[in-house]
Amino acid sequence: MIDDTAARAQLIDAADRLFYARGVQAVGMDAVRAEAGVSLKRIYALFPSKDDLVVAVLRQRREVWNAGIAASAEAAGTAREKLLAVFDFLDAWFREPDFRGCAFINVYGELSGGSAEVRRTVREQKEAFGAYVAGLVRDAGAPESLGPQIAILAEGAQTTAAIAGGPEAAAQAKAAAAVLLDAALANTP
Amino acid sequence: MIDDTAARAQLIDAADRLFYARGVQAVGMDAVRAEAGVSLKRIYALFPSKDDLVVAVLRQRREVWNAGIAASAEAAGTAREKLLAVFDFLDAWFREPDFRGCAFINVYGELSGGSAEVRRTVREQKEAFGAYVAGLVRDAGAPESLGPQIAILAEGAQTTAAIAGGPEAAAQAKAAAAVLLDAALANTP
DNA sequence: TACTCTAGAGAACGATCGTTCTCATCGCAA
DNA sequence: TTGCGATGAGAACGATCGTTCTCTAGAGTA
Repeated sequence: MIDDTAARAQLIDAADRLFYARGVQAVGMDAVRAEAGVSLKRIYALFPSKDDLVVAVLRQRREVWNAGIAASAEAAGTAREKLLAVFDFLDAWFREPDFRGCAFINVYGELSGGSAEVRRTVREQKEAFGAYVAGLVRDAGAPESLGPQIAILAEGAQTTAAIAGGPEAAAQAKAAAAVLLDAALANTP
Repeated sequence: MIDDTAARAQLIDAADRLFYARGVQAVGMDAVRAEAGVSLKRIYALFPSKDDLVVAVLRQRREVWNAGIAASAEAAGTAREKLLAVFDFLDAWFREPDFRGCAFINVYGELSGGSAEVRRTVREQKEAFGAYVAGLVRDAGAPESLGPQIAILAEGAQTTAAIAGGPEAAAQAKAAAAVLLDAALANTP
C-alpha cells in the first residue's frame, strides 16, 4: 500500500488530467478512481467531497503555473523582457497538444453557480496573477495602470487560443504588450 | 395554445436565462419546462435534444450581441470612436446585475468535451467578432495586425470582469486599445 | 351527441452520478 | 496459528438526469 502523501499526489494528478480534458461534471469519481489507482474509500478519506478534490487540483495548477511563469521570467534579462516573457510562457503552453484553455476559467464557467470555495480559489489565482504582473510593471518603471492591461491581454490570449485552436494569440498579445509598455515608458521618463 | 414560433421563442429565452445563470449541465430539462411554460413533449418536438436547444440559445445570443455592438458603433462618430465603442458596449454589459461572463466561453469550457455542434457554434461567434473588429480596424486606417490585438483585449476584459466581479476591465481594455490604435496610426501615416 | 384527434401533465425508464456500505482479504502482533 | 484491525473491490443507495410514454381532458366536426 502507498502512503497518504503519494495517494494524494496520484489523485490530484489523475483528477487534473481528467477534469482538464473533459470538464469536471463530465468526469465521475469512478473514473478518477480508475485513473489514479486509488480506491473510492481512500479517495473519500483524503477528500471529503468532489468539490474538495476540485479545489486541490486548482491549488496544484496554481503552483505549477506560478513556477512556470517564474522560470520564464528568470530566463529573461531586463525588467522589460521579464514582463514580455509572460507571453513566451503562454506561447509554449498553447502549443502543448492537450492545451484546452485556462483551467481556472473553464472551471469557473462550469461551476460558478456551485461551490463557493471553487469560486474563491479561481478568483484568488487571478488576483495573484494580477499582483505578479503589477510587480513586473513596477520593476520596469511603468505606471501602475499598465498592470491590468497586460493581465487582460494574457487572459484574452488564453481564451482566444483555446477556442481558435492555435497558438497565434500569444505572439499577438506579446506584440500588443510591447507597444503598451513602450508607450507607457515614453510618457513616464 | 400558443403557436410553434412563440413556443420556440419562450423556450430559447427561458433556457438562455437558466443556462447562463447556472450553467448548462446544472439545469435540467424539467426546469426549462417550468421556466418556459412549455410541456416536455412540445420541447422535444421543437428541439430533438438538449444540445439542439443549447445551440439555439447560442445562436440567439449571437444575434443579440451583434445587434448591441452594432448599435454601440452606430452611436459613435469617427472610425476610431466606433472601434473604441466596442469597449463601451462591454462596460454597460459588465454592469448588468446578472452579468456572469461571456456565455460562449462558459459553454465552451463546460461542453467542449461534448457536442461538436456546440463547439462549432462558439468558434463561429468568436471568428465573426474577430472579422467585425478587423473591419473597424480597416476603416480606421490601421494595419491588419491590430485587429486580433483588439479582439484579445475584448476577450480578456470579459473573463476578467466575470471573475473579478467588477466592470473596471472594460475601461482598462479601452485605454489599452486607444494606445494601440494611436501607436498603429502613428506608424502608418 | 358521438367520435376523433391533439396536446399537456406528469409518471416512467434506463443511465449515471456522488457517496456510503459490505465483505472478503491481508499483514501482523501475541 | 489465531485473532484483529485495516484495506480494497465493488455492490448498493438515493438522487437526478435526458428522454419517452401513458393517460386524460378538451376542441373541432359531422
